[in-house]
Amino acid sequence: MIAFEKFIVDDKSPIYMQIIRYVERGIIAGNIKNQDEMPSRRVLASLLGVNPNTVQKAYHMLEQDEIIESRSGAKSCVVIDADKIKKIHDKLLKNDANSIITAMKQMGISKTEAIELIEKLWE
Amino acid sequence: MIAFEKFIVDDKSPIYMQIIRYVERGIIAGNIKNQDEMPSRRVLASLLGVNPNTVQKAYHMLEQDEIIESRSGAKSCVVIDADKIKKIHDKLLKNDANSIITAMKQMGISKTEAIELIEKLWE
Amino acid sequence: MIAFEKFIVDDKSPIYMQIIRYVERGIIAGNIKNQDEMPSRRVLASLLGVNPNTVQKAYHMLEQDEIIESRSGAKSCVVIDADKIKKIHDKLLKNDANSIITAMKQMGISKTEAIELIEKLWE
Amino acid sequence: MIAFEKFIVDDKSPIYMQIIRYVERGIIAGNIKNQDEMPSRRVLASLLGVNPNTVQKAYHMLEQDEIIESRSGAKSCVVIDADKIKKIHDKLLKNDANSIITAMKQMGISKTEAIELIEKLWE
DNA sequence: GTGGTCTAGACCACT
DNA sequence: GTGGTCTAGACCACG
Repeated sequence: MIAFEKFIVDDKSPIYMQIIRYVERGIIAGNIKNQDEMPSRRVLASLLGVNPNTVQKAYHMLEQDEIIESRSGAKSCVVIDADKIKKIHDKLLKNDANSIITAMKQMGISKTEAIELIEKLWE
Repeated sequence: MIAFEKFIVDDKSPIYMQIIRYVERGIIAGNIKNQDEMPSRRVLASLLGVNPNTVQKAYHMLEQDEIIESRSGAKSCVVIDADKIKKIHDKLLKNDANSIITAMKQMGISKTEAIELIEKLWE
Repeated sequence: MIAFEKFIVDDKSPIYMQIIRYVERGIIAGNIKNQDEMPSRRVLASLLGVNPNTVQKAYHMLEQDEIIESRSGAKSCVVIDADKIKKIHDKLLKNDANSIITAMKQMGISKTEAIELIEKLWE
Repeated sequence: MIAFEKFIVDDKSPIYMQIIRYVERGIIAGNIKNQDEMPSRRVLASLLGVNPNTVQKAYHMLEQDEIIESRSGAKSCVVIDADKIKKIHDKLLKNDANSIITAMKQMGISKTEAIELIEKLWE
């Protein structure tokens, strides 16, 4: 079973999107692999402290993106290949890096300061 | 008059919150100073391509946070001191840096790789 | 053994309720009589092409309504008297007739047209 | 504005489907015409005593069936032509008549008895 | 005011 | 237990 922890740091976007991103990031990190079983709606919902329906929405969209497969009565299952992983990788990295860089620029922070800040807070 | 540009970097959160963050970031950057005049609701709305009501909501919340003050007519004015700036600074930087760091960690990227990535994408 | 056929005419309501109604209608028609043996859950489930749990739920509610009784083993038995039959009769007929009448009225069909329609479609 | 009354007689099917059928029946009856304005989500919801979201779901499906058109900020509007009306007419009549006839048959009621019943209850 | 979306809780059918 | 659906309430953006 996939380990879900260190979750929900971004309280701005809808929860179901955060779940989607979390799964996508886990795939990139290699923690979530092809044929892995996803935790059930209820399990993940109680783990994250949200409603099962919210998890269901995330799973449903992951299914539409052909990242997982759901069957009634059975666990949801990860279905990915190298090609999909690469696409997810590119999408996430582009989004994440760009948004932080734009934020930093808007705050008038230089590249050097940004890097220092990240080094300091990485811990 | 404050310059509003390079807006809408974050399409996830409510627009009125993005406007609030934009103002807060401008304050940290030093582009927005005490006693500066905010653009009118109509002007900013057309500049950002959103509904005046949405700008109104952002201004209203900025008022409640005592960052701007509505004066006679439609003009609003920035009212901040060093203490408020510091608070905003800490809040924003902490949020932004933490969210990027968490994202990177979730993707299994090391600190060194993260810094390299930011250097490369900073342009 | 009670004959179960021509089932699933109403795909809107929960299946277990359709089973209940089916039994109730059979009672009114006189096809299901006091002390008749109900088919076992497994048998009826496979006959209707539904899950045994669904049949189980219908039987359970029929028990609570005191229309059937579970005896030793898996067999259930119909337990009704004239009074219960009358109650069921009134409930069902009122519901069914009213719903068709209301539907017809909403469609602006006159009583005469409605009767003609039923005669034509009765086959 | 379309008049909504004598509603919800069929408590078996989902509410949003009942609303859809109600609108479709009104179209057949000629009470709802092309270019008519639908009541707003909130108005109809409070009229029917249901949640605005339930009405929204019905409207959304009516939109997908190209029976109404919705635009954000504006009222929803009926968009039908003779061809659509005929299709709806055939669908509804077939469903309604068949379901009542099947129910009657299951209850062992003859055609004559069924017609008598309808005549008696029509009032 | 309008419609659109997100979150939530309860229920259903199925393994 | 599993996933799927319906109903509900609050919030958002728009006119």
